Amino acid sequence: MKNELKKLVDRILPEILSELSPEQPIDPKKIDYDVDLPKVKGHGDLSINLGFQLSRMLKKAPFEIATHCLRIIEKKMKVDADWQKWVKSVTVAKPGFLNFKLVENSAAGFLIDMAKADAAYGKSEFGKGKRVLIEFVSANPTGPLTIAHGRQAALGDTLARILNAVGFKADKEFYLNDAGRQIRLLGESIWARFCELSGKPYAFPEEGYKGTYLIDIARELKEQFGESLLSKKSAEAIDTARQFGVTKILDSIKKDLADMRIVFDNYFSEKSLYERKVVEEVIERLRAKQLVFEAEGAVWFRSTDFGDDKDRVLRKSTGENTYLAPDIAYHSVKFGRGYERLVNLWGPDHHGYVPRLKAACQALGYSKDQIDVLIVQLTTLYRDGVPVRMSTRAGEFVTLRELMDEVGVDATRFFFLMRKVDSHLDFDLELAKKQSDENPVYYLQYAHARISSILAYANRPDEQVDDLMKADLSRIIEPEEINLIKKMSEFPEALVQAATNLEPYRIVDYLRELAASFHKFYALHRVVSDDPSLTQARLLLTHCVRLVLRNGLTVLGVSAPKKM
RNA sequence: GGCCCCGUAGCUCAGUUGGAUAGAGCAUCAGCCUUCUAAGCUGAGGGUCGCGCGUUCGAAUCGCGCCGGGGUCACCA
Repeated sequence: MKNELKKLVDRILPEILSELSPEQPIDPKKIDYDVDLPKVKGHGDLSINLGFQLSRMLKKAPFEIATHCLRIIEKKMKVDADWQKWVKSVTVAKPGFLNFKLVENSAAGFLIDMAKADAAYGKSEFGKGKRVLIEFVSANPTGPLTIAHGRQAALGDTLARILNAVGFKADKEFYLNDAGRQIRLLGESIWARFCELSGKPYAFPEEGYKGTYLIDIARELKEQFGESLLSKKSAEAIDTARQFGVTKILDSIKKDLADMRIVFDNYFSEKSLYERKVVEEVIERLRAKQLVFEAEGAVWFRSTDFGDDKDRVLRKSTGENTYLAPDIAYHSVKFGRGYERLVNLWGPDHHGYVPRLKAACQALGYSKDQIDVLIVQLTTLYRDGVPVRMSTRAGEFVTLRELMDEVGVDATRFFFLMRKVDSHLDFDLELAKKQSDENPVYYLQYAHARISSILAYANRPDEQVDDLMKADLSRIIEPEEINLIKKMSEFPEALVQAATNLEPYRIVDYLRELAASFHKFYALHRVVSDDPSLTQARLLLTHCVRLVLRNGLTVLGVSAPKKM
């Protein structure tokens, strides 16, 4: 709808410009004006801010310019069929807006396009097939996923769905920290539990993992390998315990994710970076560029060359790598695999790490614009208005699994997506569970179920819409109906906005508005009536609303129930 | 102390990238079901957009300076 008006205005823009500034020609391409929905009711259907945009250039008051534009437009409207088809009247308002009232059912034609496109409605080629890699969760496989991982998981997965919907080729990747100290500790912890179960004395590692889930894993380990492990050398036994543990824990992580409707395209092993000597290679590449130096017995990366506030250690004086070294290698591999753009979702504790990584990517010859790091802020769970303490101590609410079990997958995903990524999220457990009007998830799902109920009442098989296409669109004239069509026509743009800003919550907001428009329509008008042609037109309308709701919910990974 | 995020209605948050009279939901109060789902709709009250200065025709939005809350500043991962 906005696009249609923009096209019409663009067509007469040169004329406007030459008339306003006859001696100094202005390039129409340089004029950047917006078509918007007026904020104030009674100002028509759409408005443009052309007057303001031109006022600076022409050094004239916005109102004066807008009035001038109006005269030209009115002249055009008398002779141009396209203008007549869309625009009913134009007015100039106070500071300098041009407000357009559209022909009542000019928009109804969109319904046909939507119904035809069906599940594809909303999709676009905006991303031009550009390959994007979204890396998220990336938890150490040392324990169950937490609430924090859950928010990242919901966001990362939904971002991938959004990007793919608008024509990017986005893949989801889980970086598996299966090397290093934490994993070693995991092996030792399991081994300690194993010894405990077997009555063999073994000191529990100081910073080991004390979670009770490791006792279960140790028990399984014992069932599978038996006491024979005890006779092996302890390094070998710990190695077995470690491998066994990682596999078990990773399986349960994958299970949690699958239950949350998330399947990763790839799990990338940190260990493989060492096995394939990529870490060495990358350090050498940086060294060749004079960006690596030795000091105090350690190997450093000169990240200050790229705006970091200090240089960073790649290899400690002990000979061990820091986390940064394999991370640079990993990102080099990501680019090497053909991704033009990388999106990482990290926790707030990593934000200081961003300049380091961007510096590294620039050092390797990539632009810092090719990598986006989204810092996913913390989530606080509330029960009865009181924050739920989250610590690893027994009995306290920590895992994603527990959350999903308590409130369900739909509410879990929805609540995680509801807020902007970089703001703290208050997750009200009672609210998420409530099957009532207070719960925002149900507001959307209810609209979908309501429409399904109407279509069922009208005896309509879901797939069959051919006869609806023949509906008499001139019957659609009510403001609530026009409003619905207007909203629906914005869906493709909402997806593009969400994709370019990497902000899934925009889709949540969009769908809430659409559902609200529908509920308002429903309260005032009947769909199925004894007027066959009106009924048919409104069935087409509601069919389309359901389709957009469903497409939107699909992008969020939330189910669209036909009955509630 | 440096850097990052936040500060908008009693609470939780939007504010379409600088536009018109700052909006939703919850909570409070008052209404609406003999007809397609009341998990819904309509209305009322509720605001110094943390404070100040600046840029602009125009600022919740941009800049600078304060105030307040949270996070982070390792040869940890």
